[in-house]
Amino acid sequence: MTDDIRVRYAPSPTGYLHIGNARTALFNWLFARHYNGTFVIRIEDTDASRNVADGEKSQLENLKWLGLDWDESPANPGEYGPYRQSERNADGMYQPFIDDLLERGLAYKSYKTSEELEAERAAQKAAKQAPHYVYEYAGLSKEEREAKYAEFEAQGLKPVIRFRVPEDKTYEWDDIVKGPIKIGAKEVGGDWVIQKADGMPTYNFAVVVDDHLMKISHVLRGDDHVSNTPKQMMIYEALGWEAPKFGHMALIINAATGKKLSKRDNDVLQFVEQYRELGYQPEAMDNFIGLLGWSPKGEDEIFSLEQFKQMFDETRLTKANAKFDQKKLEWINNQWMRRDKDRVMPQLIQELVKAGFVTEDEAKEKKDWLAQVIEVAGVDGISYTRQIVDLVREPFFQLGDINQEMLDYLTSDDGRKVYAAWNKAYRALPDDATAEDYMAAIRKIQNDLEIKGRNLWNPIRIATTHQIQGPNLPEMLVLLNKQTVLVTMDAVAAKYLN
RNA sequence: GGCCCUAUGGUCAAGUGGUUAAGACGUCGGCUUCUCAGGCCGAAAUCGAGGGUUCGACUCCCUCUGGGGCUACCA
Repeated sequence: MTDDIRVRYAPSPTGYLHIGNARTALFNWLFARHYNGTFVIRIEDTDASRNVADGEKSQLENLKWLGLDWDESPANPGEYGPYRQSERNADGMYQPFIDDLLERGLAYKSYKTSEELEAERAAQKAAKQAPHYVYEYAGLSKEEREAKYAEFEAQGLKPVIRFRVPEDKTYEWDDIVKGPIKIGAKEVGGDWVIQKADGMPTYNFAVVVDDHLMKISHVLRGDDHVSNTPKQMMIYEALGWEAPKFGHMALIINAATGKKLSKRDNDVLQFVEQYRELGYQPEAMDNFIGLLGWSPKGEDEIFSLEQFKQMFDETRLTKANAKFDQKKLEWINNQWMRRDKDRVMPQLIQELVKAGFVTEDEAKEKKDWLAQVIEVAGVDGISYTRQIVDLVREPFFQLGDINQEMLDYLTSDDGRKVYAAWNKAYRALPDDATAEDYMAAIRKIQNDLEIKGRNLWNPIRIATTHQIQGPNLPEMLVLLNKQTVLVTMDAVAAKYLN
């Protein structure tokens, strides 16, 4: 393939960037970049009632966050602007084609009300027929039809423009991912609307005009568009244009519902923004999304955007739907966090500021100590940065309660002996004792008292941290302030060991 | 209901007539001088079912079944 490849990502600004949208954007981007093509962003905002104020801005911001860039968009138009359909319509870019189809009798004005339409469909359903639009001017001459138009207009009715579907035809294409697909024109449900009563073109019409005018060469989109493809091909044919190559990617399925991931599903985090807030890394999102419905040749699983770009091969897109596996996303993010600790550490510290454990100033002053706390607490086990908060809370910023199980360890005969020995040993150690020093002290108690295992460790752990489990104790002790720990120990003794 | 797509383990998947049916997530078990985490090692699939074709089918064909999508003056 050569450099006249032009692909596009064409979102509706009806909400934030969804995992499914992000995947469509990612694969189009990969397609463009792999083949040195052009990546275009076009905003499909023909349904004013569904547009969300910050939708467009948020989508683009999140795309950027994912590391995707583009060559043409509303903000940096190429030579085929404008890049918003509402603006293209205002500029009258669709009307000439609609007039042309009207003129040639390939489209017509329809004045049926939505009530009539609904009744018609209901009747067809009741009769076990597929809902199907019935042409209302059958057998009428052009003049007779025009007379009808005038009649409806006189009643104050506003028309939609419907495309006259050539029902005897069959549309077929060689799908980039699915192979040959063939659909009869009579399956599209009859003459469909290309221009709404408010003058806006419908999606299936606008997309054809825009893709053609913008010289789009390949259209990679979701499976759910397969049934739109014959409609769009009819328009290409009627206007005498060559259609782009289509590729329909399998959908992402919500594992809980078994249905295609939808914005309304509340049981799964599915907006890129949400992951971003929890501290997922953009590389991890790309990595996960890039492996959802596509697979590389080898056995590796961790890839950067750059690697995906090099390896990209549209013939390796999978045909079957894929369930969204949050656990795998978490694992991938963990891998990316570990891969670039230096970059993630400031993010982790920020989480502690947000949690109110330290102020911004303290975060700066105690940067190294915080980094050690985070490391010792077990940063290697978390899935996203937000999780560090719960990991370090106790005992570094807050002590928990001592429960009955802990009390049992502490107040047993062994527990009392261990506490007494530890109390003495700990006080004797210098303030800058190392983990090895603490370990040696504990080992000495083990030998002296001949107590080992939980009965040895738990009383010490509980007396110093109020925890019965947690990270490596000697390493924690190094990071805890000795005076504070002494206060903790004295309080425990006073309350439980008298 | 109609049309279209699809089918390898709980999940993502490699595999294009002859393989010990990759790998990853998750799960389970073992080891890692206290626990948790992490790390290391290991375990688990008669390739949806039934018919063909073939010396031989996960791989090709048919039927069935399951799953998904679409069926708007939404995109």
